[in-house]
Amino acid sequence: MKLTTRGRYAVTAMLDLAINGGSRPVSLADISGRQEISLSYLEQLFAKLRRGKLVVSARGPGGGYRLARNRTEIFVAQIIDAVDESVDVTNCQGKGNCHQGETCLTHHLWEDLSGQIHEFLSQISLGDLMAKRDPRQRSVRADGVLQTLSVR
Amino acid sequence: MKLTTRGRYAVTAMLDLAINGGSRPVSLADISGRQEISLSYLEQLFAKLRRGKLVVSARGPGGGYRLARNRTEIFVAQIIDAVDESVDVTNCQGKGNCHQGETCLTHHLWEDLSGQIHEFLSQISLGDLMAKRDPRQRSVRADGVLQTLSVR
DNA sequence: CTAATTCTTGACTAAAATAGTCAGGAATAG
DNA sequence: CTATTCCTGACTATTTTAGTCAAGAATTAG
Repeated sequence: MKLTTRGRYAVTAMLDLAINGGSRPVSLADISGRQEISLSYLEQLFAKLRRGKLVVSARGPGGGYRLARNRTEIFVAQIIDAVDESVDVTNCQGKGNCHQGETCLTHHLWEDLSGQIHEFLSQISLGDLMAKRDPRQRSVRADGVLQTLSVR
Repeated sequence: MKLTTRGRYAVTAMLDLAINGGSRPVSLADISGRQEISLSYLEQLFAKLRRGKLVVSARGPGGGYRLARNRTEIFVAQIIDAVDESVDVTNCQGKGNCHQGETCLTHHLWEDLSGQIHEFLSQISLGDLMAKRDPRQRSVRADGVLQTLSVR
């Protein structure tokens, strides 16, 4: 898991789409104008988002992009995964050349953490962000017993 | 909140310190050897970690670095904050030139998310990572009632 | 005291990633 | 037909990352 400005641009653009996309598609030119991201850069990002099946496109006048599914079914982790191909952290990937292990131990710990971050971002949908709700609190609340169990 | 390879290096190095640092300091040369990070780059990182009061140094033979406090009191977010000075996301910072707001709305939403990620990483200590425990599950368990409330 | 060790700092450089530009082409609505 | 919009690839500038080098300060071991 990596979290760079590029991922931020992608999430921002997708949020714009979720907010402004009603019945008709939203053009990249519109997003570019509102979010102050260069059109060509958006084109690169949306090529990846489309390959990631997060948006669908419509060409021609009145065309643009729309979310590929409901905003509650598109998660931040998916957006970041789509535009930020992940890096291989380990330097002994399967080659078995890490016997005395100190190195691989820490790398493994990092991968654990990275996985936790990924899981965390897999819980937050565009819909959650728009509703400004903490999705964790919501599911805890859904348990029915505890109201505001702070997940501290 | 940003999460780059530099932050990964810093967390890795701190983990190395937490694992290998017993009674005596750990030299950067040792960490460099084990984690395969260049010595000079480590020097840059530890200069920031020291300024962030996460490690203390000892010069001279037998010197090196040690954690500034217990491993359960050093959190991943602090490490990343120390080496990765955060960026200003908004493009209308206090200048009040964002009246019609679409831009600032999404930026605000991003900041919310960024804050949540930061809070999440503020819950995970080096000790947690070493114990490979999810600190959230632990604190929920500490509640006494629920055993394994998955924080889905 | 001396010498080796290790941190400390700053300037510099190479490599990679990021962000943006440009140009041409394909689909489609009106 | 024509304007709009996606689509693609090649290219470039900027920034960040990672690493190098060199000089110096503190400290310990002997």
